[in-house]
Amino acid sequence: MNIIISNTSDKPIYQQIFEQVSAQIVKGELERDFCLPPIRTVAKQLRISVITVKKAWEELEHRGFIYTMVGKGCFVAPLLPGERATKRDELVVEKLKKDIEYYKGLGLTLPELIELIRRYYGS
Amino acid sequence: MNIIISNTSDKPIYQQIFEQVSAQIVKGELERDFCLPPIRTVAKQLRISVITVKKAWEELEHRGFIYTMVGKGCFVAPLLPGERATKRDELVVEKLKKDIEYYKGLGLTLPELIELIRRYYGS
Amino acid sequence: MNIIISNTSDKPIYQQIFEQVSAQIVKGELERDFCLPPIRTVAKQLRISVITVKKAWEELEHRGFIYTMVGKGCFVAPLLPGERATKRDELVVEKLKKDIEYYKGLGLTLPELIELIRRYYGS
Amino acid sequence: MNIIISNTSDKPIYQQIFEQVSAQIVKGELERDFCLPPIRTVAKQLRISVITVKKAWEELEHRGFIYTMVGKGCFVAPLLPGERATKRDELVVEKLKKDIEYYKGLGLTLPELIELIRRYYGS
DNA sequence: GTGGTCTAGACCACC
DNA sequence: GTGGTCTAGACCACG
Repeated sequence: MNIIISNTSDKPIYQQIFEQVSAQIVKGELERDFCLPPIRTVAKQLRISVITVKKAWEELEHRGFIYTMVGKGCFVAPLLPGERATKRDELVVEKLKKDIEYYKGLGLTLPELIELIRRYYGS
Repeated sequence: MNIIISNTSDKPIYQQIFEQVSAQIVKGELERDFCLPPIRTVAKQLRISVITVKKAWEELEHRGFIYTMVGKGCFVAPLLPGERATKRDELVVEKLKKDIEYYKGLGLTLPELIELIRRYYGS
Repeated sequence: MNIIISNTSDKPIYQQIFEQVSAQIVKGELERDFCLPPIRTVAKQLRISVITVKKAWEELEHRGFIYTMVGKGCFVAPLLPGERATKRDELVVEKLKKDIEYYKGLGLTLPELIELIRRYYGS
Repeated sequence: MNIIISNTSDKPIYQQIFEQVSAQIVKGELERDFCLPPIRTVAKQLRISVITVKKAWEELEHRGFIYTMVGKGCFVAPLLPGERATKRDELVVEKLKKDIEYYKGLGLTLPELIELIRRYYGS
């Protein structure tokens, strides 16, 4: 499990963690029932507060990416490949709708938008 | 000039105002040297504080969308059509880079992303 | 008598007028007892409020550049060439002290400052 | 970090703060990543409103002198020595152009101006 | 009338 | 604890 924190980003740290861990789950990089490291360990490694890690874990559980067994730890939820794709699309579409609204609001046409995305998507 | 405030949005009010007014300027809906309504008037109409409007106006001036004449009011900056497009692209690209980063992080390929955008762009 | 107003300047209009008229007086471009045009005339020509012109005239009188004869108009004060130079230096030194304080505060050495002035003084 | 407020100055308080703190940064007196005191603390010490301090901090961040980590504090931006000089010159030239315009308007020649500066620059 | 500045005090998100 | 946002209300400079 890999997490990289950016202190200069405008995103809250707990959200950065949520996004990276959930991404690894929907991509299948973390197998079902994989035991996440204890929050205190994660906090130490990332040099952040335990509370911040807790908040990210809570969000992950709330969205169904992990489940908690009290006293034992947190584990990756068992998702079928199809469910994984569904969850990913949930995340994507939720954000995509807002984004498109913004770009349309600025008068950007569909071809213009796609052109810009091709340019900045990179590799 | 149209401004609609959403109190349920997670975006701060002043930013909602900034986005909507700047959008109308780059789209050419507000002509150069058009005199914006006094901040007190806008505040009353939107039922928000004068200071919140002022913060939006400040950001607009700061980004070069409007200019202020103390005692007279605030006016739409004179932008050449080319400058308008440039400013629009500034706003778009600034956000687009972050968005793409997010979608790539979720393992979305370029074709998948474009496909989803086509679907949700709508009319 | 020449006055040019800049609406984009951050200086108040009345101060722009004061600076330009006082400059013409200390440079001897306006002779002693020259009758300034009525404030209403100036206001019309510059397309500004009478009140603004009045404020500039008051400041000029306060600083001894002009004198008022009620019902007749405002006139350039009689200044000997030496007095003109003195008044000019008053204006210059008053501002210069503050400016130098600022530049010194930024750690600018005297040679650096002179070098920059040579560069930007232009013609 | 030292800040001295003058209530008799015609400059707004937030600008006085901005000038003094930015000066200390470009002079290298505040090291990169130095944590500025909390705005509430500064406000108490200077006996001014939190908001006034915040406005100064915002301007500092906006001009790239500091960066903010929400919940942690505000920190001096990491500037290379060359960047520090560049930023200083930005501040200097911005003001210098206006000043020179003023002195030229009063008929002051370049040698006269330099002579006066030498006299008043002091130590 | 306009915008510019400042105040005191509040609630929130984040850590 | 930190900064981020918003409020109501005041006084000033400018026109």
